[in-house]
Amino acid sequence: MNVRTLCLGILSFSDMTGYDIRKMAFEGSFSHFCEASYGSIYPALSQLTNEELVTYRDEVSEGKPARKIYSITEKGRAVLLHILHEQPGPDRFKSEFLFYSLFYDKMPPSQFRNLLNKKISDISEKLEGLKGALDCCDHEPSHFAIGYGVAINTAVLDYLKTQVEKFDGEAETPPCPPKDTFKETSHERS
Amino acid sequence: MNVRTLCLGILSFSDMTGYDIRKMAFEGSFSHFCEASYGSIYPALSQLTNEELVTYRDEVSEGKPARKIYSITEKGRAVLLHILHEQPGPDRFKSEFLFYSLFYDKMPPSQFRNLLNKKISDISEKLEGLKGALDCCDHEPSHFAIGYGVAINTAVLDYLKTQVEKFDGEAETPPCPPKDTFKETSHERS
DNA sequence: TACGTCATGTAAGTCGTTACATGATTGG
DNA sequence: CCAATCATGTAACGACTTACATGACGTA
Repeated sequence: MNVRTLCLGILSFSDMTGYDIRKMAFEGSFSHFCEASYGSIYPALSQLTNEELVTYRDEVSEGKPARKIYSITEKGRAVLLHILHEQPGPDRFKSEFLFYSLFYDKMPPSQFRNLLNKKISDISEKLEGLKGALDCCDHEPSHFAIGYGVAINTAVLDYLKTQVEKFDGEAETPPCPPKDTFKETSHERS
Repeated sequence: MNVRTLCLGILSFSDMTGYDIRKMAFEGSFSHFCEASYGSIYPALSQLTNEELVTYRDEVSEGKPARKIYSITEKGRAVLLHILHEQPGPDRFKSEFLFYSLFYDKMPPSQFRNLLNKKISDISEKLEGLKGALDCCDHEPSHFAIGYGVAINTAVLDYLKTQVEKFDGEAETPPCPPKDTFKETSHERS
């Protein structure tokens, strides 16, 4: 799905700025199955505006940058519904990590173990995020989509944890301290 | 990872034509974590040849199209090893299906149930393929990578199967015969 | 004062897909 | 004979990313 459709979909939930859309598609609860950067979002929004699928109102408040708050139009909703009627394209999963793993027998053992550990902590972190989103989400369809992400990441984490044991036996485990390096959240809001 | 690196990696396992590489990256045991089409593979191979990371020999045998069989060079292996030393980029998962699912409450119930059923049969098929590859594979790293795919797809399948029940209760299930509709090998013509 | 966040946007460039062009062979 | 498979390649196009340009405000 292209960025135009993505914007249309996100705006169908609530009015938003381009900045906000990028956040949702990059860090928010959409981010586990899509991505978009400013360079694609802003042009997409202009185009959608030209086609009258969205409109915007300028908001100029004191002490804040001027912002354009986009809303989907009726026409936009109709187009979105129409798009949803087509068959969705196939899911795509791209993993540089898995590509690397094909050559683990050609790397020093510690190198691959580090990759595994890094992966495990990345997935753990992502999984925590998804689980958090799952709890504080009452929109059923989002629940479904986030649950899907939770299912995948849980499975991957389990798989990696069973696999890492196989490699831990092979030699000593020297350089893998990044475990709690990112976990620094002890002072959430002081 | 770009197509150049992908070709280099695949050729590190065995000599192959561009056609074969595309098959591996599209249908073979690489296809669950990468993709590449002719339009990117052939230019990549030319480029790699210019850089002397691969070479090819022409094979002109009776009754077959002429083909270029590519081999990785020593220099190519060195470059590959060097690339593997860098941190792999993050995995990316793109799902149009999940995007669609966010709007299931805005579709007719049968539409989403069809999507679910389609998804379930697609994943089942893919899972069978992966499991088959897992059994007849003695290369350990490939085993790891395929096992990863099996883990993901098993989890997704389980998730979808539990979810589909929730939607099955809501209305009767009329149009989902596409099981063997694609399998149509018989062509009745005059 | 300097950095981080909010906020919008453009231009250049990368990367890859789709569709096309070509042609031989095999099997039903 | 027709379709599928094997086989190579190019050109046009599309989609997105990166980096840049701009600027105001809050806070440490």
